[in-house]
Amino acid sequence: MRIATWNVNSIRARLDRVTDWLQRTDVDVLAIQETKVSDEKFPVLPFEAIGYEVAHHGLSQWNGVAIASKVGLTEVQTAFAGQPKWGDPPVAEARAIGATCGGVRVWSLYVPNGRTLVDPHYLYKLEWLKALRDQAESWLTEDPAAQVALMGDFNIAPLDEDVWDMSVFEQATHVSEPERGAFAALEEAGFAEVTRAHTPGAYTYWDYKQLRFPRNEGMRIDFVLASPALAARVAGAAIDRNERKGKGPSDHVPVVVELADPA
DNA sequence: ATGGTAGTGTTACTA
Repeated sequence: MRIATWNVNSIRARLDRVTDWLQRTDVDVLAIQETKVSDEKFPVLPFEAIGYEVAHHGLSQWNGVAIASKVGLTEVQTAFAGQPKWGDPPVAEARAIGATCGGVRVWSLYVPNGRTLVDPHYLYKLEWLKALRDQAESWLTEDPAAQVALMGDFNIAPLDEDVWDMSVFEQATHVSEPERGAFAALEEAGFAEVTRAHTPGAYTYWDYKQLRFPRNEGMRIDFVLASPALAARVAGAAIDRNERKGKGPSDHVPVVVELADPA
């Protein structure tokens, strides 16, 4: 089985690219972020036409997360328990959706950006990650053998090598100690990042501006964190850099994980 | 030349 995550930066703008990619790669489960659409406008039919069920959670033109699966899609959950709220009135933004697909509990996650180190969004981001950690830890406490994949755009570059030039990121988000600590806390809760070891030196995101992609000035901010039972099945991973090329790409590319059959 | 792109209840905000 193959699972993947992709921040598409608008599913309507990227529909043909995403469905073409699914057909070409035959990925079984795709966690999608930044669909930028409300539920009623999500293009369900094009996914069904190529054999995928879809669960989507979108409240407005912002955020939006989905899971497309051709190996089953049950127990759909929008937001995780304790997910921090934002705005006035406060709501749990459309940044998390979970579903069980082919025996794996898949979460499509779009972690808040943070904006700047002094923005209220930065504290919201840290609270959001802490709440995710606490919840994810409880899933493993309930069932240590659970197969859980936390996949998505974490908006964190955990290592210096995950950005092209650390001097550009002085006093910037994505690389700060508290953000990296929040990411490490997820790993300490029992979730192993399973893509890095198979994709050394790769980026998953390049800004649209300033010729970042042609210059390969990118960031690794999209990850797959696997529970112990799932991590034991990981047979490989890939980052599909080609999807940043051509006409109308997202600024992120797909991250794919190959899973061996369960023991 | 002090910006630079791309997406979205259009046009101000988000990344």
